[in-house]
Amino acid sequence: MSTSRSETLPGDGPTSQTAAPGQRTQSRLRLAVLDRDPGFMQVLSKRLDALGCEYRPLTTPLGIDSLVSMRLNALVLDLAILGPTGWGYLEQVCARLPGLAVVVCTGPSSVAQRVRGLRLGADAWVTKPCHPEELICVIEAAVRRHRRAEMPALDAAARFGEITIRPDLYQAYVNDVSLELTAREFEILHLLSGSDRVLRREEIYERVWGYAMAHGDRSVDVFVRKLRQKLRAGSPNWSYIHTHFGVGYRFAPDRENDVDAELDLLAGASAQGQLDSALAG
Amino acid sequence: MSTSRSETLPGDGPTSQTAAPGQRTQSRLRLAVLDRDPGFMQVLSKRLDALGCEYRPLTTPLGIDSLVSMRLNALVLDLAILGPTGWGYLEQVCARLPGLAVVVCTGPSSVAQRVRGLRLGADAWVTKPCHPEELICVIEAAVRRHRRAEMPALDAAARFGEITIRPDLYQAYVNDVSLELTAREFEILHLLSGSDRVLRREEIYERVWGYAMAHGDRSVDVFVRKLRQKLRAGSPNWSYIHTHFGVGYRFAPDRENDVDAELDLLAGASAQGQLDSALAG
DNA sequence: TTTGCATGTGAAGATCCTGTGACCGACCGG
DNA sequence: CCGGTCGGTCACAGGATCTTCACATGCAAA
Repeated sequence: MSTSRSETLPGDGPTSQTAAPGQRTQSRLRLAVLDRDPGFMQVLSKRLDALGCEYRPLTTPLGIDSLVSMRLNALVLDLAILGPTGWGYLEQVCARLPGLAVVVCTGPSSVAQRVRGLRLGADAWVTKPCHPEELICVIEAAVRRHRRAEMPALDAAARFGEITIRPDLYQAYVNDVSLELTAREFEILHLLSGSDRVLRREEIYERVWGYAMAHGDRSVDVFVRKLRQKLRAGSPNWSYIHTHFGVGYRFAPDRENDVDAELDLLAGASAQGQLDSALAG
Repeated sequence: MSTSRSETLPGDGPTSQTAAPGQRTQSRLRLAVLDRDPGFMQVLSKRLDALGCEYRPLTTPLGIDSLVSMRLNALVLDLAILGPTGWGYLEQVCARLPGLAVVVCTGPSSVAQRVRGLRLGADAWVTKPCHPEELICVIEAAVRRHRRAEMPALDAAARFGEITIRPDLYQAYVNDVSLELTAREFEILHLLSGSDRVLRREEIYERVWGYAMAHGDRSVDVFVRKLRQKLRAGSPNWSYIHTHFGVGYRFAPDRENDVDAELDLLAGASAQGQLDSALAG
């Protein structure tokens, strides 16, 4: 434990302690339910629909390969309908699909049975009758765990105008050339580019720094300036970050009919004097 | 833990023992139990001892930082002894230690309470009184989900630049010559090489060590240094691990346009003077 | 137009991050 | 008991980055 650091910054964190931009978008749950209780299925499906889950009711156990091809996040099954072969099935499913959350939801059972099921690889055991909401929470908890164990595949790359934002590399590019943004610069650009509305300075500061902005802090302004500088260097005749006076900043890639381009065009000509006067006026 | 595995999966034993991709280094479970029921604690501790777990009984909630420094795999807590503040505590713990398996083990509760607990990030909810064996299985299931991570294609050797990574042998080679990586070094290299994005130190630490990284821990840096040293020794003119300032590390085999190579190429030519001047300028 | 703020800009110091070598304890085989 | 290896910590140095400040510029209301 580094004494100096913990002493100086009790609540503060390094750059990205809270700013982790990953796992924000939780894709929809894909699950299959293997059960034969019509009432149970009906109540459950109603809740799942309300949550926007993609679920598939099953009444007979599918082969492992079929399960694989379904790309499920979770499987809920009632061991009772499988009989004695249920244990083997459970074991195979858990062994072959380690990324799948398996929840056993079945009637009254003994401790030994529950222990056996969990040891075979089930992630949770819920005893029927149960409240559908609770079952769903258990499923979500299991899926959450599995997701966390996976490589959080960060957001896909996005293009805006001439620049490409790569969250996986913490960097922005123009024609595969890095803009050499620092971590904080990238975070601000990423944040701005992810929202098309005006963001107030306080919002930006809080989301990037992780705590409230002190009154009069100009850090956001300074970083926006650095960002604009690098963006302009890599992608002239475009403006990406727009100031809204008295409010904040907004990201929007705009092609500019800018003077610079014409300057470049006319640079070789003998129009320097005209240009100078144009700039002065 | 090892007991259960050998019992349940006769054919799976060798796989999970030898091929474990990282984080199997620590076979023993490290957990803390926050409870005040002497009988419960006694029975549980007996079972945990028998399993060879390192467990720490607690009667008062520890600060988050203390929990981090304990390097736990799992936390069992009775929400009842925390009173109304328990929810906030649970939420904070789950938020700050995403890699920690959290099991709530408490007395009778309502569906709403259980739903709330699970939604706040708990991995499982066990109602007391409960059989210690079942509780332990639930804990193991939660921890297993976190540990049993990725890499289905364990045994697939992979080449990156000049090096070959052999997960089956827990070693990396250059032209069939071992780099003599230690276990930890290999785990980090394997993890990095399996992802082409930037990995933050916290991610690396959590995946390799299996628990949350304490604030200011430099272990990852030190191992990366050792890795680079050995990689450089075996494969000069290549760089594999790139630093992303303020973020973390990224694996990408890059041939370096280093001066030595060009010197070798141009050695016979009469271009030495040009090179020298180029280097000077 | 003038005035009062809000924002852009540049630079300098403070601060933080990372590379590095040295060191220490645990573990293991002899 | 001893030497070796390995994992992990610490302190230092150099460099990269961040913050702050002073000043210039621009906007909007009076």
